[in-house]
Amino acid sequence: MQAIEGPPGLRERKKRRTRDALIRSALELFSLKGYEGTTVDEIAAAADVSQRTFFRYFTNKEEVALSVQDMAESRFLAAVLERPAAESPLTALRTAVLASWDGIEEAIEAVVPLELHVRTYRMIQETPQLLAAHLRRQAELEDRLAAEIARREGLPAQDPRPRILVAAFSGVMRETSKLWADVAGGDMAELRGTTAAYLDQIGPALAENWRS
Amino acid sequence: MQAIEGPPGLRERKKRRTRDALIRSALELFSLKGYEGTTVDEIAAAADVSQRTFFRYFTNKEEVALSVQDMAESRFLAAVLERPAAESPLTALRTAVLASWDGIEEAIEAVVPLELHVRTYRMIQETPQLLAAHLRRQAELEDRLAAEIARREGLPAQDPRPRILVAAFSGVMRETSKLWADVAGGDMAELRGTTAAYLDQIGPALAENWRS
DNA sequence: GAGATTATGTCAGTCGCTGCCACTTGACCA
DNA sequence: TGGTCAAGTGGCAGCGACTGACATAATCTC
Repeated sequence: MQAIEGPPGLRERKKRRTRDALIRSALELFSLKGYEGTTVDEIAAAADVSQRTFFRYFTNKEEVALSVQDMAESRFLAAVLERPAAESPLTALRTAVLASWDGIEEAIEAVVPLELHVRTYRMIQETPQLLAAHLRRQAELEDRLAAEIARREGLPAQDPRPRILVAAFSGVMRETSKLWADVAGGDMAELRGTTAAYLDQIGPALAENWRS
Repeated sequence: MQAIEGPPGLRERKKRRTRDALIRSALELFSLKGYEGTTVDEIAAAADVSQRTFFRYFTNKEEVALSVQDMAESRFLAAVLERPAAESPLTALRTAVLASWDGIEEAIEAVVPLELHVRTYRMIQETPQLLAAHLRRQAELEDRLAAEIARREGLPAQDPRPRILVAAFSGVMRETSKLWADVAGGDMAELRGTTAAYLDQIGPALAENWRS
């Protein structure tokens, strides 16, 4: 049972610390010896827990590598859900990404150094297994986004337009994220700029008003 | 050394037979006991080879599950490369998919029963690991498509428009493929219809003429 | 502080996958 | 035609990811 949110007790705080320690150890080892070159045993040892415990916090090795990225995506989804229904779908998505980036650096730094996260992001793109897992999560996110947009616009589930829009939007996001990690070296201001510029390229092209 | 294509000798024919047998055995077992419920040992045994040999034909268990799907994608890519440069990007993609579907049922039947392929496709969507691998391959395909379109249109590599277009196009393809497997039960005529209809939804919306 | 919960460690075992080496089989040529 | 070379195959040993079962230790609750 869960009381409606008390101050977290010792147990919860300890769990959080262990989890963060596992993430930090994992990302550091990954960036040092590569993803495949790092064993779960090593990660667990570095965080001072048993291998079995690692698998109680993360269902598999991929998950720990994607955990920070995951947080960023949760923020984005949450931001989308908060957008007023009056905004057009594309505007809502655009505003939501930008909003979800406010204070994200601090949120990341609370777990791992920002630079480590950037290196991890690059590693994800280069490691087939991780890229695959990452794309699957993205696809799940796209599903939820499309469903939310269909809901907002009052469209039946079969209407393909939300999915097409979300696909185009996600395509932009994937590109700009890659540029952010590879070219910009993790600079958020530059990411905002590139994203806005790239989104402007679909804006006019996809801006059919579905309601008129 | 490879002579420029002689008639395949006994050795080649035997390899082909083994490979096809492995695919058939694998897909049948998958559809019977599920992907994770099937071991590579079982697949190898069913095809009458050793486990070691299985891994000489497929780098991993995923690959055999995606092998037929892979063939379809190769056909599509080849069809795109054959499109005349005069066609607009979206038209080229559209014509290429439809063209790549001519005779595809026969090509599939040469390896496995069509119905088994449809069931496999459904399984891919439902099995996280397979979906992930599938999406990664799709992403690779998208990269190549975008590069080809950029080349055709004489655009610099940074221009995001080819990628956005390809992302939207692929979004449509993913949707219609799912419908094909789930709703249409593998009927190609229906797939063509749905695809055309869905593509019409982005056609006008994305039909900026990049050259004018 | 006793007793119920929950987190952790240990251990044994399965499965995917790889390197290594010995053996067989089809290809090619004198 | 027979012999040599290259390529395909099997068996085995071993690593690493992951899981179930059980015992132990740490918090929580009253």
